[in-house]
Amino acid sequence: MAVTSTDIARRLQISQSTVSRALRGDPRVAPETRARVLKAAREMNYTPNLAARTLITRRTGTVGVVVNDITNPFYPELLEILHNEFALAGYRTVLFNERTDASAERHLADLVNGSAADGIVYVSATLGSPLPGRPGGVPMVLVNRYLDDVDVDTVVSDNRRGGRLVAEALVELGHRRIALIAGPENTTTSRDRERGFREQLKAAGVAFDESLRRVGQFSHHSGYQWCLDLLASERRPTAVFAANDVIAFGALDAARRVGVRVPAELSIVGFDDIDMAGWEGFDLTTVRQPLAEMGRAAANLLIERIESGPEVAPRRRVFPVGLVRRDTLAAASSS
Amino acid sequence: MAVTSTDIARRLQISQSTVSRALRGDPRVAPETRARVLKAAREMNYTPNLAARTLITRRTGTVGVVVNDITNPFYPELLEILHNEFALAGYRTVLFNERTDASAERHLADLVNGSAADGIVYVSATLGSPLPGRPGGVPMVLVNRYLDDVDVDTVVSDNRRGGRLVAEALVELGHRRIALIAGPENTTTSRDRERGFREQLKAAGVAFDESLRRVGQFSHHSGYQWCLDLLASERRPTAVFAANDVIAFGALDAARRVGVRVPAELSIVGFDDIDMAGWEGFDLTTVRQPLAEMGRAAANLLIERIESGPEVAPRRRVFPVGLVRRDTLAAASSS
DNA sequence: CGTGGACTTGACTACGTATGCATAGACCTG
DNA sequence: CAGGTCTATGCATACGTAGTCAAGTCCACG
Repeated sequence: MAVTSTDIARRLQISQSTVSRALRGDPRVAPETRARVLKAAREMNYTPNLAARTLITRRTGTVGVVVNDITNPFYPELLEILHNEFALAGYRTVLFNERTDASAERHLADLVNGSAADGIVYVSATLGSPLPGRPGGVPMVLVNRYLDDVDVDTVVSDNRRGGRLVAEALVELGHRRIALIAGPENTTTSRDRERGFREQLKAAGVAFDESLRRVGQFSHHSGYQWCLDLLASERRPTAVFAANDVIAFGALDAARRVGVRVPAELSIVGFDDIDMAGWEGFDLTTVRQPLAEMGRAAANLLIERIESGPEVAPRRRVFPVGLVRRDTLAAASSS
Repeated sequence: MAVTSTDIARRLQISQSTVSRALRGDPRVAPETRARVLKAAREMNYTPNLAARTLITRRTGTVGVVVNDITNPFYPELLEILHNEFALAGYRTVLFNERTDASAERHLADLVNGSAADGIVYVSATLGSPLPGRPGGVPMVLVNRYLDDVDVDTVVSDNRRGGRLVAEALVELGHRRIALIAGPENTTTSRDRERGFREQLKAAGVAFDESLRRVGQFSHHSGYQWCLDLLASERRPTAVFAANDVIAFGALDAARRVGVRVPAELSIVGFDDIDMAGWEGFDLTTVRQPLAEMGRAAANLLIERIESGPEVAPRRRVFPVGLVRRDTLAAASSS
């Protein structure tokens, strides 16, 4: 059915080796022969068999990208960048969605060991989640989150500093009762954002009211429910720091629902600065991380790791963040 | 480096054939031998080499999914369903993003011919876009959109009827000046939605004002800009039908921007009913298509096609749609 | 005690590509 | 013209798995 290099060889009355060399651009083949091979390959609509090539070269030209929940809009944005960057370098991208893939770790290990992928970008590593293989065993880079106990290439933004920026801005505007809607406790993103946030509050001499802390998923639903809850409480906060933008959207919607004006009565600050944060309907004040640069860095780190092997010591790159002031941030109401 | 079936055979002093048979569950191997093999495989952390397996079985266990623009939230929702369904059937999913992949068609053909994928789900086929290979050549199913001139398995919703439902609802509420913000002309989705919309307007005796028609991308930006434009025009519409939800969000944001109240002064109707349409901040009236069912159908169609080959005649499955009435739809203002 | 069948197992090969090694011819140099 | 170098090509093999065919063992039955 499919055309092989042997078919071309047979037609041109030459050996398969020569065909292979001609197609791969080996200089040890006569220019005229190369031309004939290329011509025949085009005419016969030849496509190299990737499985056979992989088997012998031990390279697949594919990388796996693991995300936590592809319907969370943060991931498609990052995925597109990664995907693009890898495509430029000649790698295909296989997607893994942890939420739907049963035992993703097992699958990932199989992929790399079974030579279906050359390396893995783990976007949503969770503290305590078993990683595929021992560190250093398979080329891997963590993006967005890191792991305390695993020494592996990592690309993150300065979440802690982001948290500080938020606290600083809120305190400066007179906020004292500030709620926090965190993400899952086992994510370094939420953990570090909260840590920085608390540090800066403390530095500013503002006590954090633990009764205003909520923990949930990185989802609209979580932000929505917890914000409704917070707004119904006795000591209603004047501001909410959401651990990411999607939570913030939920919080914003909750405020709308119960008629609390934003930012007049309630300030809301998110984290990530995904595209939607700039939409008129949200106009969310948030912490921006340089996603494109991070994606590029991750891709390059992984490619380098694939090509150089485990000799190079794992590196951790931390990218700067900045507060993007939009319309959900204002001075504390004097209630 | 990696453990092979031959390594296991060597250790157990048996042949590689027997190891292969034991691992694959061939009944012609003694129970005791099978147990020994499985035990050794586990201990040695054996993972079958997929490239080698693919080479001989001519099955890859992978399908490619092509989407137009992964950052458009419609696609992740569908992708998750497809991904999940294929995972259940034992297939991995490779993602293609047309916007970033240079010459996706070429890549796709290479994938299937080069045995890197068993089949393809083409989510965002565009009229006139060259498909990989001649139809019937590679297992393929189109989802969401179809092609006039290509006979291939297809899963779509009843877009035409959806358009009719929108026109019907708007006319019934007294709207006469209804704008249309369409998607790209070369998409059957936008085309059929518009067609149904026009048909029903005509049937209701309402003339469609061609000056209220706009065409753009399926993006927030397009909806935003065109809606600003429409609202600034002399004969401002009392309602807008957006070809999909993301356009509708843009339109909604534009109305907010210029202080036009929705739905009091302007009704907005979208299409797709993506998750976000139900968020408080949008609360969008829209046409729902049964995405989960469609995804499942597409996956099953493709799997069947992969396993049965081109003998089966291509089928087209059309799923029913329904109008979801939320808060952006109201009676026409008497301005 | 011989024969046939059921049951296990092993040797071997194919899949399509890449590449080390060998070879044949051309060309060059003294 | 002999010996060497260089160039272009072919031969053979490896990659790891699956499956074909043959063969060996064992037992039961006549």
